[in-house]
Amino acid sequence: MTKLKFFLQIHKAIIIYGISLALLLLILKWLELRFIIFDYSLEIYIGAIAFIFTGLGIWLALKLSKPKIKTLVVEKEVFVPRSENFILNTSLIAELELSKRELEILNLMALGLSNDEIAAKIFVSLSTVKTHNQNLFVKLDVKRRTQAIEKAKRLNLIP
Amino acid sequence: MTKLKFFLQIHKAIIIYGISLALLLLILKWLELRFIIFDYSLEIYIGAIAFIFTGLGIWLALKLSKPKIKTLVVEKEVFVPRSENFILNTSLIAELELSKRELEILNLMALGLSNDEIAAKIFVSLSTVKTHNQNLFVKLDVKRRTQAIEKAKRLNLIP
DNA sequence: CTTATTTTCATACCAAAGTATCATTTTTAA
DNA sequence: TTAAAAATGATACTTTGGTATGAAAATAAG
Repeated sequence: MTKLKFFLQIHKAIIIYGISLALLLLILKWLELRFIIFDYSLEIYIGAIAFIFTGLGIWLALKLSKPKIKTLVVEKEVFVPRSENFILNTSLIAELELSKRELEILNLMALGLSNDEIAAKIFVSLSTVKTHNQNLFVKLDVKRRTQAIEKAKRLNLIP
Repeated sequence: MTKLKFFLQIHKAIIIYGISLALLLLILKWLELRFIIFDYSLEIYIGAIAFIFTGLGIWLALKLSKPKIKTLVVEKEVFVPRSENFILNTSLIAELELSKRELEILNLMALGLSNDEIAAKIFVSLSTVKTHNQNLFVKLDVKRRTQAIEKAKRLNLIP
């Protein structure tokens, strides 16, 4: 049942075309029998058929042709953050004696987190974060977190 | 000269169709003259013509129909190292309605300057800087200067 | 020339950041 | 295992940052 339905749906155009063709031939036969056909010259008769079937062909082609997919590649500039070509300056980290925790906090700082948020994120107290900050600022020789971020980014200590 | 060439190129399919039609009629006429045609029944004759012109119609339709363009957008990531060749996102600046002064302050912020230092640098009062900051934070939808810096860098509003 | 926008500034207040100092607990490495 | 380094935490205090509100010049746009 469903298979037949599917077949009908797919080949609808072909079926209509077949029926049209049959109908046309029937009409022609009828006309022939009625001798009306002989009132016109063969050329006009052929021309009419040619015209009709050309139309049918065009219609068929338009119905059955699969859409020509034209792939339009749009190059969208995705500004890839530095993380891809970021090379951590490990030697400088060692030189400045930055600890793991300090570096971790530095990264979170650069993401715009407040001291409170950092404390919550790494499960330590606000005091601890502040202490790390102090040490960090001394080691980086800066006075503010914004300076620390700027310097750290510039020196490839953070992405 | 060029106009004729252009016309030919555009209507190539139509011209070929016309010529084909003329040729076919000529062949038919010739066949008719040779009395070969009467060897076959009219139905087969008509059927052949119908078949041929259907084919022509299909061919014509495929040639002339504009391709049903299905635009497939492929996002191609273009790597842009931000630090080296920074391209200011002017459209976004316009979209966010960031003023010159706000952008200027944003840049100084990112360099790690305090509000006092910014005020001194651009010869305005601390209050003014704070007001600019407020508007800036609202426009960027952030709560802190560090967040503003992070977002602005990410969106290429500042280097 | 008038209207809208930008820039400017002030005050008061609260929240967050930073400083200083001290102290305890882990980790790490000699 | 023991000293050094790193991580944690507290308290008290100062400075800076951020919010809210209001308003006056300066500049741009129509």
